[in-house]
Amino acid sequence: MYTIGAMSKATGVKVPTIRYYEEIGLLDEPGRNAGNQRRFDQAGMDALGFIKHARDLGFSLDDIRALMGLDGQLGDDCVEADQIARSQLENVRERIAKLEQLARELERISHLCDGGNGGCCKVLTALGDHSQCAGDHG
Amino acid sequence: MYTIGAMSKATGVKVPTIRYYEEIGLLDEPGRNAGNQRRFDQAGMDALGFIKHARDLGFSLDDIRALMGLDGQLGDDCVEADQIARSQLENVRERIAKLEQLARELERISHLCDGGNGGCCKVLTALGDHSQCAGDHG
DNA sequence: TGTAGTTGCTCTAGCCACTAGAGCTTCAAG
DNA sequence: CTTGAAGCTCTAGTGGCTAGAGCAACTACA
Repeated sequence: MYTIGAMSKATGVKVPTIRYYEEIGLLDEPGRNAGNQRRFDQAGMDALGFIKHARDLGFSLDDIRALMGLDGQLGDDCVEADQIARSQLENVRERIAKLEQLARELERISHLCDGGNGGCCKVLTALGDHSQCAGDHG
Repeated sequence: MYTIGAMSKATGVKVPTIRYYEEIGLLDEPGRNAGNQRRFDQAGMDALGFIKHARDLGFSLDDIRALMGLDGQLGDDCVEADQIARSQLENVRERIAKLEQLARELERISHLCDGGNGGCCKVLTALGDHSQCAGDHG
């Protein structure tokens, strides 16, 4: 049996966040002790670990809900779980591509001010004038 | 003189978002016509274009507020504007690095299910077990 | 057994950057 | 003069938490 604090320490998920996950039905309500404090079992710990890992991988809580709903019925649903993971991968790759475009743009803008002083600064101008951009970010 | 709809069309910022920017003091309150409708001038249009471009580049509204506050006093403040831009670039690069780590992890997980069928699926297991991960994402 | 300090509880409100909807008024075209 | 689009204000909701108030319960030590 784990206290909420022990769960937090073990998984790295903050205490109010654990309560939040319970509130939105992502974590099953744990039992309580005589003093009304939560006492989690191993299943709760595993579930929270799963959620944490999936969150770190960028899955939304809705994705995670779907993934957890599939659990225990690994079979046909394998396909569904795999699809969620692949769509997340797609998503991440798109975000990387977009951010790389932005990085190039920001580099260009920063180079306009390489000296720093001297009244040469075009940073604000560059930000105000999209037509100077190389690619079509955003 | 531009209506809010014309501003929206010209910049790609949605009408309620323009009102929101005004509400939080990012955009100056425009004049109104006899019927209490907003009428923006060129300065308002330029400001909105600036905000849009900066938002697309990933700047927070607070960053933008700071950048706009510098406007008109390009000189020493050039340094400050440049710093904001560079720190944003740093930020973007960090996000890219993190996402690339995640993409690798998701690729690994997806490969576990390459066939799709056959009861071989380890996607959920992999998500539940961080110790299988190569790097330390998250 | 007492007490101090930590951890737990519930509840409300706030964060960012919008977005949606209700219910109304004003404008522009025909 | 009517119709339909566009405008107005206001409230509430989104995701994923985070912060704080004000209290109760647990734990370690004297």
